[in-house]
Amino acid sequence: MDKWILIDGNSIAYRAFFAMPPLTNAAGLHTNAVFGFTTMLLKVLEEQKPTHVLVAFDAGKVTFRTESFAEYKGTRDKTPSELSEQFPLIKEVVKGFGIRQFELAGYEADDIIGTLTRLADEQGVETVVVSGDKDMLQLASDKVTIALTRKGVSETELYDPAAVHERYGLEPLQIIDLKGLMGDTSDNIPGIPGVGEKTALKLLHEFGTVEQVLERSNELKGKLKERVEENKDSALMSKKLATIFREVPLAEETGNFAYGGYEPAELAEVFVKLEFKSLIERLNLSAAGVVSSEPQKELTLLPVEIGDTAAREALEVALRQPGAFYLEAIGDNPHHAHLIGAAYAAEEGVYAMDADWLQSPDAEGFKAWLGDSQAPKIGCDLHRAELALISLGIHLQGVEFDIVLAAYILDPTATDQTISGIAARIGLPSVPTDESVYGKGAKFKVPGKEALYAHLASKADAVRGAAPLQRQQLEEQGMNHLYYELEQPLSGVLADMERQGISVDAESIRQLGAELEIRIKADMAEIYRHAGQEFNINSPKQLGEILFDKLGLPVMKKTKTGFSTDADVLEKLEPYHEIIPLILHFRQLHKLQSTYVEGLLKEIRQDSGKIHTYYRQTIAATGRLSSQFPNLQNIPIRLEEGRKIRKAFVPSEPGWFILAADYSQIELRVLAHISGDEGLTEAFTEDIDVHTKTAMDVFGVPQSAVDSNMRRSAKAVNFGIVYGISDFGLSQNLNITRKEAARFIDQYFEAFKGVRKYMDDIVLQARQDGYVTTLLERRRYLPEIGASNFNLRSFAERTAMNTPIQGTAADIIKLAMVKMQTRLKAEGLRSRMLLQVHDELVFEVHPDELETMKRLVPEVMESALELNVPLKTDVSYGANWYEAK
DNA sequence: TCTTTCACG
DNA sequence: ACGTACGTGAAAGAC
Repeated sequence: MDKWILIDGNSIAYRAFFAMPPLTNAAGLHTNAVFGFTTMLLKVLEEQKPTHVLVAFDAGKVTFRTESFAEYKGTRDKTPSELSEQFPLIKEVVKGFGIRQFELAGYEADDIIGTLTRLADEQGVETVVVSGDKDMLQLASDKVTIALTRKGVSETELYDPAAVHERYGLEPLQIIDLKGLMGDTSDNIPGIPGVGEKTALKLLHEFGTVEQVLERSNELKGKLKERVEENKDSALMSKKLATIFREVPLAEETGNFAYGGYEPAELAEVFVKLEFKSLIERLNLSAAGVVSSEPQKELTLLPVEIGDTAAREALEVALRQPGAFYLEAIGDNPHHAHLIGAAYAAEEGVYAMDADWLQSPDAEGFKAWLGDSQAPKIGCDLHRAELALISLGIHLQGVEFDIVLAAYILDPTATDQTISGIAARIGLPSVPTDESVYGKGAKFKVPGKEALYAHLASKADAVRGAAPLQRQQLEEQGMNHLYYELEQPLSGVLADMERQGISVDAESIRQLGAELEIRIKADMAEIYRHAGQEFNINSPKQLGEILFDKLGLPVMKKTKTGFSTDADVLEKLEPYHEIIPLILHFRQLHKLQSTYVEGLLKEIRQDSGKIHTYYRQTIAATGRLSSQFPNLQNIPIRLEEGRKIRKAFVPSEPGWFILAADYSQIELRVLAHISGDEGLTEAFTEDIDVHTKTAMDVFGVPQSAVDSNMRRSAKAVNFGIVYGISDFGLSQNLNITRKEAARFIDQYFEAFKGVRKYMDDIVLQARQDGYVTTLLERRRYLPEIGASNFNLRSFAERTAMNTPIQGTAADIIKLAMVKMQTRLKAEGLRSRMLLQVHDELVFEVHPDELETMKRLVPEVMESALELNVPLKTDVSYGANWYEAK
């Protein structure tokens, strides 16, 4: 069975160019579009396994379309030179893959593809068209599927005729009519002015084609009728321009684009020139023998075996010299990770040890070194290593530099924070990925000693190579303080908290579970009664069928796969059917049961009755922490039912207290500081309730006139401001129209002019620098800030507004944590810091220290960083986390 | 493995 | 005209 892939080369190149962050090779050649194009190609080849592949390109400016309409594509900006210089490279890549490419003077890529799909239809060949251009949907048929790229280029969405119908309610050929009516600004196709997608779809659903719309325009009313009648010619011409020409005189025989796979050596040559190291790695092209253009220094591997005294002594000497170590701990949860080996990269070579050695008496010297606070250490993910070493009775100390933490500070959004990813970014010799050495999922397997040594050595060597380069980058980017004074020390503080863990009373959770069990069963019975049948309420698919097919409730929102049944939708459906509140209630209880009762019980350690979470310091793009195994940053609080879970979080020693302190309005205080807005600053210096103050200024009323509804709206506006406001988002949140939301926002910015200026300035700054920063110089890159795609750009703009706020708040509490731990130790207190929940710290407190801690905790938190407005905390304590409210 | 839903700040 | 609030992690079902 043949399978054809037809790729719209120009469209994909454009998409790739705008979707990918800038990228150049050493010669200064831009390569981002080439890279995006290549990853798309690889993915399609892998997924579709085609027998024939062809990439079509536009040829020249003049086509039969410009002959009939000179302005066609007339408004399009000139292709940026950064992109046009990449076309020859893309063609080289295509050639390197051994894929046929084709262009024909006077025709565009779409026409070539359209003609080939006609052949595919005639001959009954399965075909996939890859493009970023919605116009292509007109080609969809039984045999022909259109793969449209979405966000980026390597992800695509497949459209067969049913999917086109699903999305637009149109047959594929009517896509042409759609364009005829609405036009296309990017191609300068006029359409009918004032008619956009909404109106065009409405017209087509009623009349079917452009011709019918024009013929029966007397059935239309008002402005729309006028516009249609005035622009009949324009509509017809637009339809003609949007019609893909499917009779291009192709001399092509289909055999000419048969695809037989690529020659590794040829592809490797192109990739080397482009410096696509990750792709060379991924395709294992180094084996093709072409890649060793720069002679790679062989690693000197120095295995340390049990009983080999000379090797052990050499290692112990090396440990006192500069070097870098790597510790391999297998498993996601570092508290239960399994040590399988270690390596130390020194001047003379890389020492490598396996698990047996680590557990033998030979390792005593190495272990002592790990615990020696006077022995400086350079390593990789030492926070994780520190936890993994607990089982060996080792308390890791003397951490000086961690390449994963540094990589996160240098670029928190980099997707690959593994050693091989870091090595690739920084330009070191490539390091095999863990997946390539260990396999993944069920196939995971630790290889034999030799392969393991080689892998660990390669990693330790990369750590040794990366550290000085990263230190230099941190220095250059003014991030020394952030790294050495904040993140690095915090890593140890987090490990302390995690090692300590928090005591959880299993019995009280079980009891809550038993109560929930009864109520869940009762809800289920009621729901089945209303539905008239039993079904899986947890299945969005089955629930959707019951609600919307069987009970005929109105569909509010759809997801990619069917009906949406989220809480937002259900709340709107409440008036329609008695089953709805039951489902909401069931969902709430079931969530508590599965995630919190059962989930937490699984995490309580039998021996100690404690839960030890794992804070991840290198995940969140804004600088926040995240928490896993289990997540203790999302324990219920908003609803009383769930809040009860907190009663199970108790002190680990009798008579002690749980004390919690949270920052009050830290994000809005940060905003007041960085924007310098007068009104907002005043709210905090005068200690007025900030939402009330916002309501007063937005609605222009005195404090006495602010009712709870006004305050609620003002609160939502404040949230919106912090998130990077959009009228749509606010309207969703408050369940009001977009217009009303827009008015609120206008009034807000009128009242808080300093905030408006900050929002405008930060977006400009992001556009100029390509990144935004927090008060402590934490940086987040926003490559999409200049995207031409509205969605991508808007998202980047909101992120530019939000990240300095959320990130600075994260900086502040992290500072407080480091200082807090120092103070607890310096003052010889027995109380311990246990948890962090973004703006809250939780402690267990010795009764004798209660008064001290009630004073010390807020003092440290409020003075963590001096702003132009005061920082404020609320402190409370009790016998458990619930009581500390 | 991906998608949907929902818990938190 | 575009189709959205910012940042996370876990459970369950669908594929």
